[in-house]
Amino acid sequence: MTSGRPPRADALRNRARVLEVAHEVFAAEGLSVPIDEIARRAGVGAGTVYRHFPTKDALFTAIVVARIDRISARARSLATAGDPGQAFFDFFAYMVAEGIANKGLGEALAGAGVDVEALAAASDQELQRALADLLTRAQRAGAVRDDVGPREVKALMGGCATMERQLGASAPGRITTITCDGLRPPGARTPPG
Amino acid sequence: MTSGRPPRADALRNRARVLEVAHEVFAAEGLSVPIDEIARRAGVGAGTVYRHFPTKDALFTAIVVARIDRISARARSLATAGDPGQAFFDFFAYMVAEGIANKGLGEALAGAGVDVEALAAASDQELQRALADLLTRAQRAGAVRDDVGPREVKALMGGCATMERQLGASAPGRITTITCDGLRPPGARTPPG
Amino acid sequence: MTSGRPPRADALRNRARVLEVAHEVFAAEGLSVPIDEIARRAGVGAGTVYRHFPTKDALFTAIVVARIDRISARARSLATAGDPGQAFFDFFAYMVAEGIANKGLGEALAGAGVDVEALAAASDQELQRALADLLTRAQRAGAVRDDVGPREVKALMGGCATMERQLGASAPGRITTITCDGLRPPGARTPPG
Amino acid sequence: MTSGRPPRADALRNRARVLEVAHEVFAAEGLSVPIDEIARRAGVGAGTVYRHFPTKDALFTAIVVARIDRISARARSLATAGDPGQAFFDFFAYMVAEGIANKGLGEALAGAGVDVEALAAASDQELQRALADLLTRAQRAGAVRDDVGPREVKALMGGCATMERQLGASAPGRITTITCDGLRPPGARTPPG
DNA sequence: TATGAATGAGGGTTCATTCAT
DNA sequence: CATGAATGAACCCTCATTCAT
Repeated sequence: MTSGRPPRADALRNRARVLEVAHEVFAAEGLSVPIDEIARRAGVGAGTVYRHFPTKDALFTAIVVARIDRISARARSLATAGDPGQAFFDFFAYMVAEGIANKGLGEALAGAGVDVEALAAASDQELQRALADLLTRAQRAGAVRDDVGPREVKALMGGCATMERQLGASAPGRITTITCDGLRPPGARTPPG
Repeated sequence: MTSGRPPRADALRNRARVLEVAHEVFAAEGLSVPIDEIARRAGVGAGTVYRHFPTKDALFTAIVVARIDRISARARSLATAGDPGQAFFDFFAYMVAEGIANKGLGEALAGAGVDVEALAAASDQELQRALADLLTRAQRAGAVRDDVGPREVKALMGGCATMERQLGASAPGRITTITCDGLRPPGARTPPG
Repeated sequence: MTSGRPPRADALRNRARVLEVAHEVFAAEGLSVPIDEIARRAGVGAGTVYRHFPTKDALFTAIVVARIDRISARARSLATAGDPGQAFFDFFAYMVAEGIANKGLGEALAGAGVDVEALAAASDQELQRALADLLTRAQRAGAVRDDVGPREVKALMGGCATMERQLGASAPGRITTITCDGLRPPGARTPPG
Repeated sequence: MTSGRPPRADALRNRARVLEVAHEVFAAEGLSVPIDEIARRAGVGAGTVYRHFPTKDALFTAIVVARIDRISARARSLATAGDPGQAFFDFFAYMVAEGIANKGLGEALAGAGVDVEALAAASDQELQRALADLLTRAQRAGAVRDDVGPREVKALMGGCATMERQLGASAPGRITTITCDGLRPPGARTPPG
């Protein structure tokens, strides 16, 4: 109920454009990119960025929230899939892939530059809940070791993304494979390929 | 002919003091600490820091180089120890512990702020060689899976440090345990408990 | 030929609403309030404010002009009252009260932010004339010292307002009493108590 | 004990130059002058200003403190002079003259732009004490009316300065004369000149 | 005509690096 | 050589004013 009429078309366009550019730039260069640079690449003035997002943190938060919400939705849809183990590890790989493509998200998850947990608390908690569901189901099915909780799994996903990005294209997915193997209970390791 | 005479005693002392303080500060606060602050804590002028290290990156590189060299030495000494598997995993844990205690090193390994591989290429390669020896021996002994190389192991050690630091004191070592389990070949997992 | 037809009713309403809100806001918060804020409180767009008043100064000037015109009218009506001395000092107190209630007007009178005399010259001169009449009559009646002119009296009224506002509720009216005493000719001071 | 050695000559020179320029500029143009402008006029970089004064407020405070301290000293020296009434009114005129020459000081005293009482609390209180001494002595001698305190007198001095500056060179001192007359007890007015 | 989004020139402040003392 | 003051390029953010819708 904050607005009495629909937002203007150009405002929506600019907002979307800023979000899109900011997402690309943050993903490619990390969080230290100046707002002025984002504005320049979006073809708008710096003030326009600030009209839509009152602070740099807010802009970044908006991007991360959208990202996390999409990820949570994916987690929710997987939670009802057939095989709990498969669902859990599919989600793990999906989230790592997201993180690889996004340097800024990685920095945020690693706690460098912004405190996402503080800024995007609601989305972060929802993600944690969805993840906890996936995890618990997989653990009950005997597909995941019992001595981990959602916090550790989240950290591992963020860490895998960072490591994979760091290693570049050589041996893609190797880090994630190893980590997932480590998450399986003893005796349930994937047979060597 | 970079120097006509041996360096003065006070210059050596200052250089050592700056290195020591910078190490502590970078470890505790990360790479964003201003040079002025390091100089102040070292009890020298900012110019003195720049006399010994032409840029901030160079200072940080020097610290990392010293760190890496020490780590390499440790790797070398373990390489001749009795059990290759034990040696490898001991070294893994040792390096993670180093990384946990050092925020700046973690930032660097995560790629935020400096590109260590570019700045400390020689030491980095030497570490890689020492690590390769440990790794190969452990793999030959059947203690580590065959589909990883030293680059992946190095990334995993850095990642474990970052993740453990991020999680704080809850479940200490859990991430490292999982990762090490993932590094073992199928069938060689640690028994539960 | 500034307008080919009479202004529309809604335009008049908006103009009046903007003036009213701007007056309140300037009075309460001073001149540094952004135009956007005034527009928001008036329930119009910023562009509407600029349609009616080409600059921020113009808006403020319009307010001050309206204020001054009202004050001039009061001066005119007092000029025909019975006792010239009473009329003069009544008006003095009235104008100080106006100024106390209006932070923006005080800032303008103190020369901080806008040059009212330049922007509202006509109204200012009319006020000066009305004030001169009151003053001259009071001086002829022996109620006010002879060595002051309307400019000094106007400055004193603005100054009293600023000082009273600055002192807040402690000793209300003391400054004005002192100043009015100073304006009386020697021997005509108010008796103590 | 904050410094182990004497400050460098150039630093002292620059600091003094910045203070001098800032004083002139604040006095002439008021508090809204950008720091960059002050730096430019002083022939230094903006960073140099910030080395000596951590914020713009701090710079302005330093200037006001120096000013107020000088004024307090003057008040103290007058406090032991022969005639209490003469001493009080001499000081009044002196402080008004100071304020006339200084637009920034006037703005500060009028509360526009900075809260001097908060930033320069110690100096402000010392001035208030010195002023209270002068005032009490003059009141005991029957030279000043009894229903005013130091706060009112300080406000009157600031107000006189602002008003005199506003009126410019016409009728110089008239405002101050009137105000001082108002401060005398009934029956003690200066005879008409 | 009304709207409110877009603009862009500054403003205060920080900090890596240089250079006078 | 050591010192630490000076520099100046950025950075984040605000707001008077313009202009597309």
